Amino acid sequence: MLKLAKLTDYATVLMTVLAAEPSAWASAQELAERSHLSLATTSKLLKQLARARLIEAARGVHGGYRLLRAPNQITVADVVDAIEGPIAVTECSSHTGGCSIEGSCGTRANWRLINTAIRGALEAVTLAQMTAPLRRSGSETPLTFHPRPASAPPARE
Amino acid sequence: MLKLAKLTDYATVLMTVLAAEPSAWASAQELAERSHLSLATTSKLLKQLARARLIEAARGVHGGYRLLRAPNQITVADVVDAIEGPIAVTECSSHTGGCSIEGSCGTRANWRLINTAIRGALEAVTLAQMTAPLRRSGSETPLTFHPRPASAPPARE
DNA sequence: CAATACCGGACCAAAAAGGTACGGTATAAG
DNA sequence: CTTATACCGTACCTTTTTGGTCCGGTATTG
Ligand code: SF4
Ligand code: SF4
Repeated sequence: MLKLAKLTDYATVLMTVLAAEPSAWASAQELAERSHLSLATTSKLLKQLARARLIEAARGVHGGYRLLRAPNQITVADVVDAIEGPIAVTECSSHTGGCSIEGSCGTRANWRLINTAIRGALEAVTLAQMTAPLRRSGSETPLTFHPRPASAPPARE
Repeated sequence: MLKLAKLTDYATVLMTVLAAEPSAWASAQELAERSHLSLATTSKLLKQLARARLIEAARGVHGGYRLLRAPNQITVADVVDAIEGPIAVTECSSHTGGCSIEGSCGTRANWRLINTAIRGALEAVTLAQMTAPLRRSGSETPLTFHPRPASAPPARE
């Protein structure tokens, strides 16, 4: 399915919680409470995020985790990459050899373009935007996409 | 992970094969050969596509399958919907109740927007474009996206 | 009636995801 | 130097999903 893993989703939640107070240390325990996730799961995710160098960890009594970049310098794509690796919509869009009909597939090249488009959508959203509630009154909407501009006159009937 | 099921991918391949000769009947056997997929798998997928009313089926001696709309009237999103249901990037973006922290989740609304953006990208691509090889020389490129236009100055460092 | 070809669903094996647990190590306070 | 805090790495298991196949049934044609 075209769905991200639940854990990846949770990771973005954790990141937004962290983004609420950048530059402050917060323990896994505390983050678990603030995100309403189990401590074990929280821990696991934070470790992965730290290994991907999106957050930094500090051990010891007053240790914890902290963002390594400003919230508007971290994109959702970064988080997805950190937890589940590079986005690959089709089997062949990352490593080759995973698909039996790879040799005679006419859609491969176009899927690759779609893949890039989707990645672009995720790269266009920063943590800062995710924390911000979406403003309902018109102006200055934090999240907007116009993903069908140039060519591609699709015309779904 | 943010990947579509391999079967969904195969379904798009089948659809492009069908789109090569719209309005001509082709049996599952023949389509299996032309797509280099097993007959069993091909059959299964064609049945699902027929149930979703993207193709029509005819039984009997000279039966088979055929597109029900013109190739430029069928989008990749249609195919995905047919095989794996409505696109739902997060657990909560389709039906509610699948996520334990749904009550206190601050990212839910924004994920919904991202979901819409991704769906938009898939709706922007028609079967006609998928069959067409991508032209490398500049003009009249069949597939192009500009997925970060209006707001959102992300600036990944 | 007989050959073709789709229909519906059951079935199964393999892989992936979700979630948990545990022993280890660094830090800082007293 | 001892102790409590808190992260680290990894292994483990359970459940769900996916990929793939098979079979008995039914419609159509000639
Ligand atoms: S080769 Fe074609 S069928 Fe195989 S994974 Fe790539 S796009 Fe999908
Ligand atoms: S409620 Fe939040 S964490 Fe749960 S599925 Fe929706 S976006 Fe993800």
